[in-house]
Amino acid sequence: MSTPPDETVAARISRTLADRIIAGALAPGERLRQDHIAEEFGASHVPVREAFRRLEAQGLAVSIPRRGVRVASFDLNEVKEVAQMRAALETLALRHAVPHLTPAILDQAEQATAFGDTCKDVRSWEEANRTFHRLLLTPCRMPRLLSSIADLQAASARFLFAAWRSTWDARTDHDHRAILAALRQGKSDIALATLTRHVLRVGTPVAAGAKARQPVPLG
Amino acid sequence: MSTPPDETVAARISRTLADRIIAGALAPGERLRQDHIAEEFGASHVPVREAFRRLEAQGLAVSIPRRGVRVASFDLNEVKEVAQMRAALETLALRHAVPHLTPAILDQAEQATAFGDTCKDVRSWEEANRTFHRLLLTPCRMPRLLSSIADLQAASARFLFAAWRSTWDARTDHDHRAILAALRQGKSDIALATLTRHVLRVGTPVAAGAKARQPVPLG
DNA sequence: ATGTTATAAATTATCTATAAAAGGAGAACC
DNA sequence: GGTTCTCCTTTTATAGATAATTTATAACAT
Repeated sequence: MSTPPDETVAARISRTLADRIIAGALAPGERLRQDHIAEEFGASHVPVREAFRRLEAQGLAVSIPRRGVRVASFDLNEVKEVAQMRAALETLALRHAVPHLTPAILDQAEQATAFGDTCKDVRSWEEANRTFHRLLLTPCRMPRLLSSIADLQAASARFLFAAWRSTWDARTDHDHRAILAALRQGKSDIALATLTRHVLRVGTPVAAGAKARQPVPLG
Repeated sequence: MSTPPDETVAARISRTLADRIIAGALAPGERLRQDHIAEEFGASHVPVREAFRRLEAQGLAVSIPRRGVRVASFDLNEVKEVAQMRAALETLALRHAVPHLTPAILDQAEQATAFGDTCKDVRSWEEANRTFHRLLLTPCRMPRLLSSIADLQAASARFLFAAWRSTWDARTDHDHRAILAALRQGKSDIALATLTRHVLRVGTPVAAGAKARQPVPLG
């Protein structure tokens, strides 16, 4: 007997399409044709429609009634908007997580940062980065907040991949280390302020000489 | 020829069910059976399933694969969580809206507050309250932020209706007036701080002697 | 000749109807 | 008393029908 998946096919389609949109395999504005997608997944168009509704709610697709659904496009304004929302919500989450943070968690976060510094491609760097944030924020025990943050992080990752499609230099995360240091010293207000600045650093050009004009990764 | 509605039937079903859940006509934990709902709306179950996905994303329903979908239940922790998220996001929105606020908008907000003070039932008071917040926040021009806030306000309204099902005293919104006064004097930092306190005042008993132990409306 | 409107065809989204798979309830059985 | 089997309910998915929109083509006017 084949293991019956705990996941519905609509959920699988939704997840796969989300990954493609975030990775940039599906370009902004591109049409999502339900029959084609249904055929690709060996399903009919009904679960595909359900997947569309979810992508719509995540802000990854836009649907115009009777005219189909397209991959959501984004401009610099939306990048900034998402960054501001992340800053507001992640500081809230961290504030509530602080009392539940253990040295073990901070060590794991440190490892994630160290691993990220060794990454040669954007994709794996982003994963390490996401792990860092997840480790610090999850202990806040606010499921709805964490779910919203996850959606915003997905949008951030999309922008990140779009900006760094080809070029990528390994970078050291000074912000991450500053946040960890502040938390270890019990200076949570400094950690919160650093996290805010860290997340807001989006779409802004790199400061000094080196590789100016290039967007900075989305913390 | 009947006017073809701009709205899809899935959207209509979703909106109607959301209204019922918020109003408390559908109790927390109650099962949502797609065939029954489909029959009621004179539709088939496919658009009903799409509506479910949207309610799920809004946090108004929870779906367990192969075991159906139920109205989301909530406890005091979630009430507080939503309040904190609202406080974080509404202050962000107001901060960006301030430069675009006009005296005309503030007057409209004042009228909405005055109208709310005359309301005899929770339902219409909540609508006036929502109008107040919408007027002040919409000019921030951050669509994604506003959409998130709208979802959180819906959740807030649900808690409000659940708490004040029967009893309701007309109340005057001192917070609203304080916010408007601060905005008129250009003291936006005071307006922001007041808005935060205002929104956080959720599920907390009324302070002084009068009607203690009763929850306070969700600003 | 160019641009515009009208009409026809094809493509696509949306919904209904129907079939299949899974879960839950209750009776029969060990 | 607990387990298993069967039936019924409900969710899930498929196939087909309907409606709307876009694209293409042709006629007409400028």
